[in-house]
Amino acid sequence: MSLSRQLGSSRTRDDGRGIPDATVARLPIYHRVLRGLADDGVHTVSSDTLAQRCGVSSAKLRKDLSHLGSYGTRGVGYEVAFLSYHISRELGLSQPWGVVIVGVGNLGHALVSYKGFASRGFEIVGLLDSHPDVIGEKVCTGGRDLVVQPLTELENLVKASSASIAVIATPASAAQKVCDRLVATGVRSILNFAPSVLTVPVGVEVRKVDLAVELQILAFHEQRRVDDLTPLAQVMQA
Amino acid sequence: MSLSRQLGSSRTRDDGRGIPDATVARLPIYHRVLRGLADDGVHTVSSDTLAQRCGVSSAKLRKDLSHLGSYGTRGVGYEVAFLSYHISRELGLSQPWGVVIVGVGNLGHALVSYKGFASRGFEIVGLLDSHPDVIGEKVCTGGRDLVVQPLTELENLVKASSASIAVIATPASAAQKVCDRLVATGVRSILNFAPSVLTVPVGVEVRKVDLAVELQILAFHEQRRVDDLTPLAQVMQA
DNA sequence: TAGATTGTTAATCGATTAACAATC
DNA sequence: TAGATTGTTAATCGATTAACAATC
Repeated sequence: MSLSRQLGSSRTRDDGRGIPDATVARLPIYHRVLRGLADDGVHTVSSDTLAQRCGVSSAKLRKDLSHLGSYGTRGVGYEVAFLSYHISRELGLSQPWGVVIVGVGNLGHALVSYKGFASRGFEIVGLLDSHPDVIGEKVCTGGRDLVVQPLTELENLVKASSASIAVIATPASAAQKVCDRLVATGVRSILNFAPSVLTVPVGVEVRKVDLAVELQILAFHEQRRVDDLTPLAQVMQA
Repeated sequence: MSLSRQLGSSRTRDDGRGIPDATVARLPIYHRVLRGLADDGVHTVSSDTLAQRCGVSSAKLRKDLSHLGSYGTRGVGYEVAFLSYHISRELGLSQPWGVVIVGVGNLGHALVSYKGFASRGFEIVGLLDSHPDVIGEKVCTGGRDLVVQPLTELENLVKASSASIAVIATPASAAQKVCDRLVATGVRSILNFAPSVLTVPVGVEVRKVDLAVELQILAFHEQRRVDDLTPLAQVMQA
């Protein structure tokens, strides 16, 4: 570590090895808030102010940013546009990524209509479903219109569009099979909305969004609160 | 710790203080998989098998479960129904929780149609929106039908239904204001789908689901992979 | 008893935090 | 120079992991 820092500092980036996962997970937040500041005409921001807007401590923010390089000015703060650019570069947002959505039910429709795709360099390049009622439907996305293709076209579509990210929004029963086909076709980044545990080979990155899990975590804390507010039962027991 | 374990072991639960956050976040997965096993008629399962189905290591699983108590049998494994019950009890799923959804756009509709609510003891007790086109719309949920109420009814509806969990599915611009009103009305568990950083008083639990963040994390790893596959540039540089 | 599997221990790893030296 | 704020250090905390004693 101290070694790799001594030689070849041609790159300001980290210490050659990775940026911590926890940091990567927060970079998109920093980026979004910085964009908001830029829109408001703010040119410079301190770690204190930025951290507050992002809902983290300033120590954490500075530590996170230190992994990317040294993009601030002591005594002054960070130049909004400059920092924003470097974060987006680090996240890989300076190049466009093609996204395929598999499963165009209620959730799939909601995803298609989501404005946040295009503004961050993501482009929906394909929609797939197996249900006859949905196949052929013309759906209006950020850019151009797309027609929902039959699921049998998965391989062709992924290859033709050279999509690199896939979103699985199918029922749980179909998720693993869809996942296998995506992986076989070369997709290595998958966002899974189906409530299933996907099995993938090493090297494939799966992220999962699970409404039921989130609600259950909230329920746990809610119950904890109720328990804490009713020490009566415990007192009476003793 | 060793002290609290010595006295009063009337409760098998943990050491009196909390279950680790990381563990709580995995309990819903264990629970879902256990339910699946029960449906398949499986009565007993080992930590090895269960862990594999949940996509975690068996060491992690056993450690997690050890925080709830000692519900397995050495040399045998876990009784599916028994363990499932204890997890659901721990998560607070043995009692029903009322959920209010604020914002009934594409995403809101997708949430309403989500089957996973009722099956886990969550009941949608109210829908709110500020858009005239949506207000008054009759929406079919798991149980009975609901009519979308105007946003002005937020306080009345939350109180009348005694909802304890709120889902914010509004645009970012409205999220903080909605959140403030929810908190003022007594809601302390919020699931936020809006891409904003919500500010809440201590004691209020906010969980955030952010599509853009998930995609950007995937993009980061995707780019990393591309970089790693092109060491050409680095070789040529040297 | 022999084989299997849990629950727990102790070591390791990664993330957070507070404090401060460096420096604008 | 004086005030402000970064980038880094070192301590702390929490989570993961492997190994194994306890025990069915």
